[in-house]
Amino acid sequence: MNYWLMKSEPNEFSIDDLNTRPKKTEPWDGVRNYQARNMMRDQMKVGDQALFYHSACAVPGVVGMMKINSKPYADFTAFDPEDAHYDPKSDPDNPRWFLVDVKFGRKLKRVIALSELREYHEGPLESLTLLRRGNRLSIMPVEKQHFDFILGLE
DNA sequence: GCCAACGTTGGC
DNA sequence: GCCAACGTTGGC
Repeated sequence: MNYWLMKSEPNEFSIDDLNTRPKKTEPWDGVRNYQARNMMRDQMKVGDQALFYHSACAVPGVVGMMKINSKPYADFTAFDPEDAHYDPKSDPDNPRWFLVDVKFGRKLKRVIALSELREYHEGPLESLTLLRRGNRLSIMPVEKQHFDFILGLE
């Protein structure tokens, strides 16, 4: 079992959007960063747990929990010229970008804000990738003890 | 809207 | 392979 944190801008796709999908699942499409792609393609397993993080919004932070719900497969949005994430360099016969489906778990009772997580940067969350200076990854691994600690703040 | 930090691109 | 220019991310 692996643990992850996955960022999304809530005005693009939010925890409530995931919760209101008919089967509460959604392809996590549009990732165009090789490190993030590699994690989805090579490391994610069905059943892995992930924190849903809202970025680029009024109160950035962890807002919910979800599970990895599929094996990795080609990110189809890269093949669609009409799509905002179209990438002509991704060939359906040799896809450049991959994704996994995620499934809604639950919404946290409150937002665990980035500012709150920072309070523990010198302590229990010292090595959390999210808090590393200049970090821009949209998908990152979370150690189990950090995962549990963050949920413990709820 | 600003801007720091980082990733990607492409000329050489 | 270097590196300047450019684009993107994302907090504030």
